[in-house]
Amino acid sequence: MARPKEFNEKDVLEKAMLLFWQKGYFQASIQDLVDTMGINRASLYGAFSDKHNLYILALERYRQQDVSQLLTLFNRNLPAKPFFEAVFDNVIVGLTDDPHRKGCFLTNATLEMLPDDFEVQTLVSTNIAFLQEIFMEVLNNSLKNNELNSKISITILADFLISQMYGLRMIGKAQPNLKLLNGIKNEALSRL
Amino acid sequence: MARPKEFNEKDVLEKAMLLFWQKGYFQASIQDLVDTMGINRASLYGAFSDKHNLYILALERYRQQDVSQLLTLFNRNLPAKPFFEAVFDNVIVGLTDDPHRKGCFLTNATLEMLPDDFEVQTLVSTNIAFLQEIFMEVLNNSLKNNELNSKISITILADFLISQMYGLRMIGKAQPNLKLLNGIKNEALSRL
DNA sequence: AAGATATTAAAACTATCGTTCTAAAAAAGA
DNA sequence: TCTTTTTTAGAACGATAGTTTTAATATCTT
Repeated sequence: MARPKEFNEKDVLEKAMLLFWQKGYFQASIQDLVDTMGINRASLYGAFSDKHNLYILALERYRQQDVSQLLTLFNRNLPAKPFFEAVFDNVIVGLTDDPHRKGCFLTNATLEMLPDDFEVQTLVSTNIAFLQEIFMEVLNNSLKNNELNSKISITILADFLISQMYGLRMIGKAQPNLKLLNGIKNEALSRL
Repeated sequence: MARPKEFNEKDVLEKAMLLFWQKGYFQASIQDLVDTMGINRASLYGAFSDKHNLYILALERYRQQDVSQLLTLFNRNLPAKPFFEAVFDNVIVGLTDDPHRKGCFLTNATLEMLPDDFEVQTLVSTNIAFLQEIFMEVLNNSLKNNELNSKISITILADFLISQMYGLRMIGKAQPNLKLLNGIKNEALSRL
């Protein structure tokens, strides 16, 4: 057998993820990645093929973390209102607590790479479909228990909440102001 | 006096604007700009100093057009609900009717350039403040005439509507689906 | 028509891009 | 210990980035 890798693949992918998240695809150069990940250029290409493939892997990793965070919250079986309050609070904290103001990696990727990048398109669409599923499940459960004010279509309400989440992220990138974002959150949740 | 320019500065700026809008700042190269604008490299630098300055001018031009469109609508003195319906419809048409799926240039610029680019930050903040002003004016007028359902703070309602607008733009970039976007719009406007 | 001026096209500049290659070093199994 | 394999560091690749320069051209005023 041969010499083993000196680096842990997940560790360096995590570092690449943070860099792409902060700088975006085109502003993050291979040199930046080599420096940040702490591995050799050849090792980078050996392990991750090329820059774009590394980017997709990093974005997938980000999404996985996002998904598992949401699933943890979902498994607490909260009624709709506290559930969405917690979801939005997570978003707001992410936006206001980060000195780098990275925002949401998936949102950044959507605006930077679409409509040209097919793989990013797939990832983003999958993510939205997943959010829709979770949100509708929560809303339907609350509907059954008569915890819901609204008589609106659950589907549309779920879409609305997703849209509102992205709106918050957008405003939060431009003006990461806690009071502003909380006001928007409360107004959005007043419909539940 | 000397030889006059062979190109109209506003015409070529418009072309640069469309290119930056479609490709973003980093993906649009000087060569792309030269080809699209139909002028020489030297002329480009002579007239617009450098790439970043050209980008800012293009973004400002885009904002101007956005602003004047909104002001036209504002001057019709509509009640809040039809006013915002028209605003949102404009956004949705822009998203679903464009084969290039450019989205909103200001939104693209926000996610691509912030928080590093001070001039873009200023432009974006100015734009949000402007929207806030217009939206609040409309809401206050409707409040006076008792055309408004809600007793919520006008300020927060305005922020909410701005956020919702950006949410639509984000979703529309990912999934430019008319039915989906109209559903979100209706849900967002249901409180007015 | 002559001179002044700012245009134009295109080459040239340095820097960096993403990627590949070369060669030495290191670690495992035989 | 020797072979095999895969690491490593770093040079090298061609292409393109943004910008500047060179030199010729075209238009205006006098």
